[in-house]
Amino acid sequence: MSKEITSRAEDYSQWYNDLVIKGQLADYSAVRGCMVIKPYGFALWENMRDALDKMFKDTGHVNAYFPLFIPKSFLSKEAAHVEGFAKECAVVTHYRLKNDPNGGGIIVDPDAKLEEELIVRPTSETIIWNTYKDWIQSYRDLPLLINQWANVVRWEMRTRLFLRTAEFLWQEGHTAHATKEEAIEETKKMLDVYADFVENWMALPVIKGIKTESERFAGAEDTYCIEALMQDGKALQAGTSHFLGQNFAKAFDVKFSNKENQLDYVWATSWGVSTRLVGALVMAHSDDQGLILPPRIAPWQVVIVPIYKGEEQKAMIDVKAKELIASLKDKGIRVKYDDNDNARPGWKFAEYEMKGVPVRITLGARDLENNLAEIARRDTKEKKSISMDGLPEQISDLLEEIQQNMFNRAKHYRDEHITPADTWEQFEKLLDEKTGFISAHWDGTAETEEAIKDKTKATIRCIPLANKQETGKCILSGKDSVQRVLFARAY
RNA sequence: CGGGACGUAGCGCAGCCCGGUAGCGCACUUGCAUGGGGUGCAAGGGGUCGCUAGUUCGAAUCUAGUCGUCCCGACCA
Repeated sequence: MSKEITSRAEDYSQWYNDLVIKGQLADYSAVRGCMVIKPYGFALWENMRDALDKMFKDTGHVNAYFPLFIPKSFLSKEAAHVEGFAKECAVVTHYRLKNDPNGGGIIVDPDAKLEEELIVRPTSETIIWNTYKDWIQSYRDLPLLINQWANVVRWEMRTRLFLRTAEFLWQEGHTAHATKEEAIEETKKMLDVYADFVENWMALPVIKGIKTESERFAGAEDTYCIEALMQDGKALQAGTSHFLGQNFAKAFDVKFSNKENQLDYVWATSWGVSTRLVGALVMAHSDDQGLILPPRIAPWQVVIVPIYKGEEQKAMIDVKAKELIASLKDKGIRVKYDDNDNARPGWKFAEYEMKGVPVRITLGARDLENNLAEIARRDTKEKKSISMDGLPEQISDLLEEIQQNMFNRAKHYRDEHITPADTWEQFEKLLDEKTGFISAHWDGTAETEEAIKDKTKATIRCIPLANKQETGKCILSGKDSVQRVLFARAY
């Protein structure tokens, strides 16, 4: 059939692309490196966004919006920051087009050159801190807890749907605090919010940790992260939260008067997750038949497929289906009734499996006679007929069970793929054959980290929070080490 | 930016080597049957073969250039 999916075993990358395209999440666009997020994919993102947005509000944050364009001079105010992003910035140089006098269509008007070029934001620290300077005078103005939902552009060489596109959607939180301790607390709090969201809504277990210097966000003192494991054994950074110290406050001269009326620079954090999470979701849970979406964020939690011969049966099933839909909606369940007569039931079964709808209810004339409905769950592919009495309650429970099962399954896989290595031979063998996270000693130097990356393509994903302190010898250099860190090949 | 592959109907592809005015599957339209795992039969509609130039009586096919996309690397969330 036209909708066949490449199997994971055959070609994992192609499998992923097939799921995104054939599951109707997104499409390639006419613009290199940019994708179109289709309605089904966007509905998924909206559910994720809404859940996160509520969590941000519940922790005292408010939303605002800052400009897409950033004056070039702003970006260069923080040295490490500009160095981190300079290589991948889109630059606006002109503000007008005109008809080509030589008849070549539309051209950029050379007379409309901007005095100062504008950078399309790769992230908004600079424009935001330039603004905060005017908003903050006193400790009474702090903390400032602002988030924005926005698009950003990073001109990537190589792109992949959702995982790495030139333009992507995200949220970026930017907070200002009176003390270092409070800023660090905020950084960790938001990391907890991310972990909570990804684990409880996306059913994807994560490891909370801190990045090494070379993996740290450009301009940060410390970068905290949550790392998830995909089914091919590669790690994926699912979210980051940065303690920015006073770096941006100093670069943009943001000072406040404390209670003792002394001037000091404010302390900052920033944190973000992006549409990349959609990619993580796809790669972590799905199978060779298509997507498997966790109920809490699935656009449709239940699909009802009627099976009938002729208008008479259809009318009877419609009546029963409408009752069922009403009672499911009463329970807050997102349900779709697919009574489209152009597609056969078998086609619909395959289609909704492709799209990862957690539960399918099949309703036929035979079922009606026996007061039954056939329910099929996407995560285990189990099918059974159950009584229509009390069905909404059972569906509600089933959705919760699926959510749990998906998390447990992913966690089991993840836990099975954290393996200690004590020799270099073992380290390389595990990376190639078992994959996943390798827990190994590291001497703490960027040189060794780089050397390991060159040899194996594996990077240090993070130093887990509350990591066990344990003396040992570095896996590569053999020098003294005080703790194990997590290595993996990563997206 | 290096390596590989590909641009022919909405999608997936064949045709190209050996030049003669385009075909298959899916999708679409109409009808009938069918309907509990990607339905069957019949009849239809749709393409300046990525673009530009050249060779030729004649180019999807040969030559040169150009644009674009995907895959694998280096870089990155």
